[in-house]
Amino acid sequence: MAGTSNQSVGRAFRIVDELAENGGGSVSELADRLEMPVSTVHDYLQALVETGYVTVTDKEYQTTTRFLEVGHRQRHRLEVFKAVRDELETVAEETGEHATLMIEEADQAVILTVQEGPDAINLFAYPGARMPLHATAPGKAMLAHMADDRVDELIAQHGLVAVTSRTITDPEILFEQLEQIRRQGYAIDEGERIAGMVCIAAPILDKSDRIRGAICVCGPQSRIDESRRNEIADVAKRAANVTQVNLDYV
Amino acid sequence: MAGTSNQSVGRAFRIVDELAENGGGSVSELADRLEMPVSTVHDYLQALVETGYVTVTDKEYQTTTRFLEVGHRQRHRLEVFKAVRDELETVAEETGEHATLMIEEADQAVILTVQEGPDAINLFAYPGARMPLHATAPGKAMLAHMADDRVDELIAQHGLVAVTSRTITDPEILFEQLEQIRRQGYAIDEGERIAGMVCIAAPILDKSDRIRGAICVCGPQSRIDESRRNEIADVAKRAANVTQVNLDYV
DNA sequence: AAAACCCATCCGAGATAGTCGAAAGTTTTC
DNA sequence: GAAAACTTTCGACTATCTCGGATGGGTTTT
Repeated sequence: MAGTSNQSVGRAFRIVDELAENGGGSVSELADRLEMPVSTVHDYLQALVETGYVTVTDKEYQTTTRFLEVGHRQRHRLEVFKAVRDELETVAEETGEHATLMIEEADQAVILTVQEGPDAINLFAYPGARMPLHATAPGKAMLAHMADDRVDELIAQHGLVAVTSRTITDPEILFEQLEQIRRQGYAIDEGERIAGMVCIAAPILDKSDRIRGAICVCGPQSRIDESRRNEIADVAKRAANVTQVNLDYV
Repeated sequence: MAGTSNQSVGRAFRIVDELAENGGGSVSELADRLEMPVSTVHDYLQALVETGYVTVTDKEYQTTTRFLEVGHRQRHRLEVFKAVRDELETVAEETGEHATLMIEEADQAVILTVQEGPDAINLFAYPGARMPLHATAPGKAMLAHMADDRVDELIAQHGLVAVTSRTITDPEILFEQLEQIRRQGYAIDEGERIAGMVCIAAPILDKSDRIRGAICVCGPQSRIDESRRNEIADVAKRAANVTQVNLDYV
């Protein structure tokens, strides 16, 4: 296999991942979790501290705000991000639910921005959160506007992993839904990623019909009943449309 | 000097820095800028892509949303961040200006959150943005609540670099101001970091009087005239106080 | 209060694996 | 359609990463 790439780089980021996941740790703790020799982990942590991406306070290693910085800079350069402007806020206000902007990256759906409704912090929704495309409304909205063979390829490569009991795992059903999404102009997910959650998402296309992202509204099933779905879908579609216009305008 | 630390880790992050700075690049472009052999840069980029922290599309390498994710996770674990809750929003609304939450990290002032007022995007204010402590109101507010010898040490180590023509470069004047800040309960900066900008900041202390951060309000000199300064300072002080209470409560 | 223990840090020899020149392959330019 | 520019592959050399073990500080146990 890959005998090529740089081992040190891989290990450094494995450590970063671990730090991010479990919120810091000590040398031996990390060595334990990563199953690496203590002295090796120590060496890496020292190197990471030198880069400024990790700090150590009282033998506790932590990631620094450098990640925030790099992340925000990247986000500011993304055209979709600039194009939504405050449409998301409007969506959150109008629906009273969480509104998120999502894009596709590395075959996954990723949250770029979260605009909170009246609710508290949602553990599952934060900038950078990733999830399978087929298990979310925004993911399906984006799939619906990719070439069919690209979708086939994705299925072949990653499969249709079940995230909850309601996740779509049958390619045939998925394709049916994609067809429907194209007709309706929006996608819906009922507990396919998080049990009890309903998400409604509208795709953002550019002038050459390339999919650029999706605007998604999420809330508990109890609050998003049949009667509100059309209304929410309309709000999302409108916001997606405005974004699209801004996008082409840039 | 440091003959120890891992060279590869350092180089990997130098490349990341470069990507973040100039918004991506090609192999040769980066090799040029970093003065590294093309093949070496190529190797690193490949390794970085494998980690998922960098992507390549059409020979353009870019940082990914992984940085956003790691950054946001870290931020969510910071107590000050949780403690401000929506005080910042209140501050922005009440003053009609930018409000930021800042902390000290690696001897610098770093923005954690930006709450925008009616204004557009401020190029200088984004989460993760770093600046010298002595050249900003929040920085001075934090310095005012550090031990004097810590401040001496900082000056010895980094000096009092001038960011604008109005930046404080004389230690004596700085110490005078710190004294005044402690008396007044807030710090002010008039064009010391950005010409034409006035910032007013209140320190956030925990129950053991350790400095944890600062709440800062910034706006153009023309809009923040003498008469409004007390009012703004009061708003910032109140928000800092509420934050402090939340902090001790956690 | 001594001993045992845990953990971070240092050290250095050995060998893996990073490095980079050069060549091959690919895309763009003129 | 040739040349230029750039990316990617290859491979040998050896720089440098690796990690067992020693060191020492700090804390808990007996």
